[in-house]
Amino acid sequence: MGQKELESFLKGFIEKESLFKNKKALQSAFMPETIVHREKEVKLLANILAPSLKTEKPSNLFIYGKPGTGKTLTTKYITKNIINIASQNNVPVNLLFLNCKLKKIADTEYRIVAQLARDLGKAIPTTGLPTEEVYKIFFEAIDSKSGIIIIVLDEIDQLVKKAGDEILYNLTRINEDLKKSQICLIGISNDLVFLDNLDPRVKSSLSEEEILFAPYNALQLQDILRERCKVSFREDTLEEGLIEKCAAFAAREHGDARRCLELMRVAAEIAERKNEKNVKISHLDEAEDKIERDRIFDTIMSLPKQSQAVLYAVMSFQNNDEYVFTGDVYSIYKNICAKTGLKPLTQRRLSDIIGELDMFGIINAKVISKGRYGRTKKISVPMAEQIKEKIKKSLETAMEI
DNA sequence: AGGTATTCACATGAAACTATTCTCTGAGTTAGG
DNA sequence: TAACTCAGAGAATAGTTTCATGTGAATACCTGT
Repeated sequence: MGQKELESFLKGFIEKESLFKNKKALQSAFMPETIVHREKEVKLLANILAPSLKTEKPSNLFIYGKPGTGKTLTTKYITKNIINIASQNNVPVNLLFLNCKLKKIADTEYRIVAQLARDLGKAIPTTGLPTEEVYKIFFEAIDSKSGIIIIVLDEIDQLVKKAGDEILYNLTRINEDLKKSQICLIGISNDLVFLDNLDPRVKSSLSEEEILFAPYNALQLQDILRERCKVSFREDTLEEGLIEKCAAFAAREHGDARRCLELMRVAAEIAERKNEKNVKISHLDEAEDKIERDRIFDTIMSLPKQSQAVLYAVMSFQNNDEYVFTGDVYSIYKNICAKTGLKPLTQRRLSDIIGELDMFGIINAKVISKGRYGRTKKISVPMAEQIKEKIKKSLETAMEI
């Protein structure tokens, strides 16, 4: 592209009418005015949390449901409203919202408590203090406040998986020692059986109330999507039946609303890039492809080097044959290691890595018996040749071959 | 022909080892009294 | 003297290796016809 051409393209880009009016409405962090199809849950939640407005401690609450069912959104919505009302009426209610999945911020006991204390305005060093000390600071911070403190722990299952349930036990017990204030705990989890693996004491106190968020069905997804699209697109940008199709796609995959919105957004982006005036159903298909491709690409690129090397080995053998066996992969893998200076792992480990790649859905690995010639895994890569080449190239640069 | 035994090439498990990350302790430092 | 920092000890954890055992069916080897 020459200088002139580029200039006119960029100028055109500014002048061009975008399909989007407000792209944010299709992003997962967006907070809509009203929450569609969660009336029952909203009401229930409001009922449970309302006592905080009278400075009475609400029951601890455990919320669970599959991803993309509006758990976080609904909770944020309610708590935000409660805080608003509370401040209007001068009722002391505090909110601490913590997503436990954020690495380096909230995935160990120390970090959680430290982060909570920081949210209350205390300065805590990242390391150096005994955990107990941090608890003490946190406790003092709380005790200096009065009224109700609502603590929301999002993706609480991740936390317990990494750091155990001791924190939860301590947090539920802390109320006994507080004089002026009370803590109300809300745990949000994607994992439906999470509660069962919990210490019974924690379990009973955390789940004084439970709310299950069921997946949306296709019709509900349509409504949600329609609502958001109204905000985010100009009129008449969507082809007839597009919303229905998009909802149907997502409903097929466990009714995940986040997916549904993403699908629509990506489809529209594709349409826009193609300079089309409407988003068409064909764009949806492309979007589904693209999302899946991106997902695979992302997982591959965030894999550890060893796994990448194994994957590369699998893919290099793929050229002529449909499938490879573990032994073949291992010998190629060792060559690759020699070339890149990577320390080769044992075949035992390689076998596990192949299993992991299979779990991720990047490759297919099936155990078969070749009779007299042993037992092994039959490995294939279910990808279009083009994409495979692209991934191979990226892996080569990533591993500096 | 039909049945049994063998054998291959890994799979799968468990325990031991290692490197890394966290947490905690005590020494040293700083600042205020 | 109390509070704060920070390096290093010790504990927890994740990633691997080592050792041991298991596995499904194509083939080799019988056995009796």
